[in-house]
Amino acid sequence: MTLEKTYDPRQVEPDVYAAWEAAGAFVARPDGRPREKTFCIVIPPPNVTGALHLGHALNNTLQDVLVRWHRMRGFNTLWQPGTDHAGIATQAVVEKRIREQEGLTRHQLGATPQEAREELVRRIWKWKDEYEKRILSQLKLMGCSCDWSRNRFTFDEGLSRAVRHIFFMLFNDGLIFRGKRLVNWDTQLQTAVSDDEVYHETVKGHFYHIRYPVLGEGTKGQRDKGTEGQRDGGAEAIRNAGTGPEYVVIATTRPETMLGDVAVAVHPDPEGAMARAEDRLRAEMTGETRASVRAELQARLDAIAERRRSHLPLLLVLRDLAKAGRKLLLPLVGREIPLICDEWADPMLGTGCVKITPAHDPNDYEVGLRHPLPMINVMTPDGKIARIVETDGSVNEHSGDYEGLEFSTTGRKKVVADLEARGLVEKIEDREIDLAHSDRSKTPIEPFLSDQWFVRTGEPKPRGLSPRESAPGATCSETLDSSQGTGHTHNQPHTHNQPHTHNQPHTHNQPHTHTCAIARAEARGSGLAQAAMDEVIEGRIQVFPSRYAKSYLDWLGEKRDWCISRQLWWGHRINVCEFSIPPVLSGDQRLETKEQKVRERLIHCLQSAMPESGICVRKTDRVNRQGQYAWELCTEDWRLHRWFELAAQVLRLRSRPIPEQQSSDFIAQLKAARQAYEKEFGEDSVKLLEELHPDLQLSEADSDVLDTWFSSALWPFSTLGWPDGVEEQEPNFLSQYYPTSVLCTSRDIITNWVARMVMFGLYAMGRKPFDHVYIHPKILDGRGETMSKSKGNGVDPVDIIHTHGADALRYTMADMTTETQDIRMPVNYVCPHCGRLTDQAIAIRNEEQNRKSRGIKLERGLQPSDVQRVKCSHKECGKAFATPWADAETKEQLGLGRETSEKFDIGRNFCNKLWNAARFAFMNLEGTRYRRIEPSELLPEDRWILARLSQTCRRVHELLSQYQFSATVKELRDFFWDSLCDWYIELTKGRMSEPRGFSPREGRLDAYPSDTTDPSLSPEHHDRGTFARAEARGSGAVAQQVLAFCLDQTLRLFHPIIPFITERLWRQLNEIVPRRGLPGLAELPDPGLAEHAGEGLLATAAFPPAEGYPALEQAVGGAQILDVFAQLQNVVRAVRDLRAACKVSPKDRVSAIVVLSPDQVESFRAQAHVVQRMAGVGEVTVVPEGSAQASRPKNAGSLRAGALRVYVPGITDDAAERARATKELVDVEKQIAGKESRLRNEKFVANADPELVESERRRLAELVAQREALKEHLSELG
RNA sequence: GGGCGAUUAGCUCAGUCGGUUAGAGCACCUGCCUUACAAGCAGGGGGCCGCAGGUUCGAGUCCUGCAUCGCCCA
Repeated sequence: MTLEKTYDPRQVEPDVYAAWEAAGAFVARPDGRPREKTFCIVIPPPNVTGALHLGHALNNTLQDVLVRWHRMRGFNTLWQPGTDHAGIATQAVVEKRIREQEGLTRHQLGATPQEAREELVRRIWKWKDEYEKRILSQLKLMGCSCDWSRNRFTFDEGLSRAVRHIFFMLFNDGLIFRGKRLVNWDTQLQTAVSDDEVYHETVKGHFYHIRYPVLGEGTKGQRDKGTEGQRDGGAEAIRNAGTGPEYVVIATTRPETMLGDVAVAVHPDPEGAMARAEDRLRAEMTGETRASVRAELQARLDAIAERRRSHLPLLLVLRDLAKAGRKLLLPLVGREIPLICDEWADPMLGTGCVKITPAHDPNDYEVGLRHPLPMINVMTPDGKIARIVETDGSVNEHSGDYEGLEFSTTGRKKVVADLEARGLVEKIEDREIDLAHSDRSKTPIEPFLSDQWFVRTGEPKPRGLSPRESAPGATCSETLDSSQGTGHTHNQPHTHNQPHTHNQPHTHNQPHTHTCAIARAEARGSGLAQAAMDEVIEGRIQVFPSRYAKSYLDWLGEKRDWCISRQLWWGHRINVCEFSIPPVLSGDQRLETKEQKVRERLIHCLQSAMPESGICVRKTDRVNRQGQYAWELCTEDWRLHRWFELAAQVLRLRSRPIPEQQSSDFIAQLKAARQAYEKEFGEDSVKLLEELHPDLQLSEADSDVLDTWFSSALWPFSTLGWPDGVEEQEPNFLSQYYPTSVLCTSRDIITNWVARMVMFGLYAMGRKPFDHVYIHPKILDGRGETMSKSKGNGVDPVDIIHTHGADALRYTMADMTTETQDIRMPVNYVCPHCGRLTDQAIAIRNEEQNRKSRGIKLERGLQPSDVQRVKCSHKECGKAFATPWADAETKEQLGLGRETSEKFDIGRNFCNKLWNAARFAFMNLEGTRYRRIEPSELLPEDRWILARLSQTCRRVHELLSQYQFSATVKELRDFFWDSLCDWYIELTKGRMSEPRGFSPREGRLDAYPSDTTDPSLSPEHHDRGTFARAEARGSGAVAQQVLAFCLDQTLRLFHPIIPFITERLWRQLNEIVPRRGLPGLAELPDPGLAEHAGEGLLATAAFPPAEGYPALEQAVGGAQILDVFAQLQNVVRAVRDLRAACKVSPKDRVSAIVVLSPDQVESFRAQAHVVQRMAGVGEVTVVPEGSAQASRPKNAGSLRAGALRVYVPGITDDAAERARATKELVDVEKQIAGKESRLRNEKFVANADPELVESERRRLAELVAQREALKEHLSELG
């Protein structure tokens, strides 16, 4: 089997991957191996929105390097794969496609809302199947060694069960609550989106100055609703205002939100605020020397002074009015609102007064909480003006004028027009506005007050609710938060833990034990967030690079409650329903008792229907029209909503008036409802249902789903089988692999994901989810922008695999992964006409200029996806072609220019080098023996390469342990390319081919038994001044054995980075040299003996040891041989330099005279063949200094390498030699000057490390000698 | 506004404890189809280490300020 001259990954990769899979090389099995010998990574699940790009390629390459490395080290290794359902992102993509292709909204997908929802979800599943397949295939093409038999999806049944289970636990522990919050609302998708799904853009807008009339004293509570006078500003009110201002002018960029205003704020101490601002500026001024900065500071001071004159008097008056409790009349809606003092009103901005709209602005929301103010929502979920409900529950009668108008467009127009008509608009200025947009729908975000679910992270769970203490069976906790409204204030709920009296079977006893972490946090009076912080602070979780720990801690330190609800259809449905206790009981003396009785019956009935499930019930602070409190009911059973639906039907029928109940129609209906119920929930349960109070109101409270991060926060244990897996006999997947070893991810999800995994890991498992967090760089395009699908600058790794191969992709990725930098990856288009590359960044810049010159205005720069056609940048070609973002027609017409990057040439070139080095080795290794080699048989180059190898093994372990991927690659490359190829293999060529023209395949070894011990054959025996024949008998065999060993080790060391090519070459090496190693010095397991499953595969072979080969190193003279060889290399380089400078043809042999101290003469003779072979020298004469031969012959070039002097006779190009030597002299003199000045410095001599001073002196002496020699040489050259 | 990071050769980036003449790959120049590899080999040119101060015998490295760029959080 011969190898092709050029490595072709496409011929190799599919077979190799198939072999790994066939051997089950990646399959993990718990075997009880201890933690120190277990390694597990859970993949950060790629979302199924789209295919992977190079960012994922990097992420997964690095994981695979770690995984393969540990697998080869004999760890029980699991790389757990899977994908993420990515709620909003995936739903948005699928909805968009349906809109584009069918012109339908999601609501139009079915006759009923339920059907529409089911249809959308069905279509998203289809999309998921398609993209999951694509993603998994991408990962396999990259060579990822995941255990595919364990592939999971955050929305599959097992993981959904984990989600319901932890939700129930949290709910039961009082850590989940519902409340009104201001959220980022996407009016198109009609859902809340999280902060990280929002981006900001500056747009042109206006600053509207609006007058709000001041009401007179004593008008409090005398609102005369709806008179024209008040709507117009209240002439009467103004008269009543007496001496004060008639209006307060506020400035706003969003006038339509005024409908929801509940106050106007003025700063409590405007004068003080101004004075403080002045003080700050003056402080900056002192010490500032630059005139331009001083001028700017002065200008700002002047502005404040001006503002003092223009605004301060009025602000002081308003402040006093506010303190006196005066009110304003909100125009258009006629609401009376207070003037309040709050520091949010910046006296330096606008008019100094600010309208407060808590339901539609985050800052105002805070003000609203501080004072506290009512919150009036004036927007519908689809972004229209709502019917306005005042705080007393009445509908505002003027709101009809605006209801149904688009909130920020037509609504704004009408509001402004109406205000203008009433003379209440003072002025309108142009202004740039920072506007938040939804990343998912690209539409502006509206702050929106709505009911949401939260996980409490900042407080300990209520005392007495720990699962440890709760009785088995259903628990029933009443949680009644007496604080008004929002739940934001975190008033500790008054909680009673009342273990339910029914002793029901409960198959899922809480499997988790809340061990140390949560307990510690509780003891400190903190909560989930604090526990997660402590893991990092106290070093139980290590972050690499360590600086990223800060963003983790900073974010968790805010301990914000986590909003987990999303108003979507694609996600884990929140398993909570609501009911209220029948009104017949209200007012009853024994209300409490009866409430409890109804509740108990309900729970009993539910438990009969869902015997496998825990049930938790609690009272909320929400009251319905009849004055009943709503109760929330949470189970682990996914059929909860269905139960409510069916049970409610039965109850509804039974609560009908008696005459109706006697009709046959009614009886049939009731029978049908009962049957439907019984079919799903059983006979026993239907009997219990009969006993329920007929007026119990069951409502399906919530159609919300959970935030995707809620399920991905469980990933490290839900994928390992939690919660059911804990009950399996140990060792099981959870016991073997949790906590996992390292999480590899990019820094942008440290907060969203990493922090939440730690919180949930601690909560559910009682232990951290991973030991290490490794944060890798991000891939940026040629313009420094993050790669993303939406920008169109993401490159498909499969494209790179197609052009360069998977190993080239991986090698390059690992090579680029340094500790601190993001990776800049200039992207090119491949011209379909000439095959040359065009830089994407330049093409886009050209297109921008092109559009500008055509008078097209660009608000922002173009993105790659904005560009459909590009011209080849090579003049000879210059033809236009289509980009991957062009439509099909353009692609057809112009030809498609695929994306790639020249960066990957590095990896491709490397693989080709490795391929060819192995090819060369295979041609020379046939018949290699496995025998004990005496150290005396080893030539200097053998010793050197073996010492280098051992050193490399050690360094690779050190570097990989620290996640130093780039340094690892560099270390390995240096060993393989610079040492093994450029020196060792070059040097062995002679030994392999000689002696006497035997071809390697013709049994040379039989002719020259390699186990000879004849001392005359060892190189040391040669004492001739010239060393023309280093290749003694047996030397070739030694070289073979050493080379085979080095190749073996190289392949093992490189395998985690470039698995395909190394696996392929390994197979060949096993055929040609089945037994490798240096007996007694470096033993290797016989590859014929299976080390693992996957017999004979490199993927499961042993990785070279972390400590290298100490015995071998000692035998070859370790550090010393490295020094000796380095000197030798300097001699060779010097001669090569001289040959090149003097234009000596490569074919011409020259001779060399090496002059050195007498004690080194002998040892150098044993190395002289290195100079011969590597510098193209025919004859080397080694002479001691001071001997007759030590003077320079005529026409000889003169060189120095350390303490050695080398003469190369026969250099005839005097001019070239003079130029070369002069340059060398200048260089030497520069160094001498530096050393001399340093050594003249007494402080240096006194303070610096004595060893350093000594080495500087030694080096100076050498340099001076070199200078003298060069001067002499130059003077002789004339 | 707060935090983190970056700025080193034409390009992309290393540079760990402050210590020899600041390195690598790509690109460039010169010479080589040398018994594996031209995707290669040998040699070479190319640096105000962003700017300004400071600490130190000595600063790319430590400190302060500034400028520019990126990211995260508000």
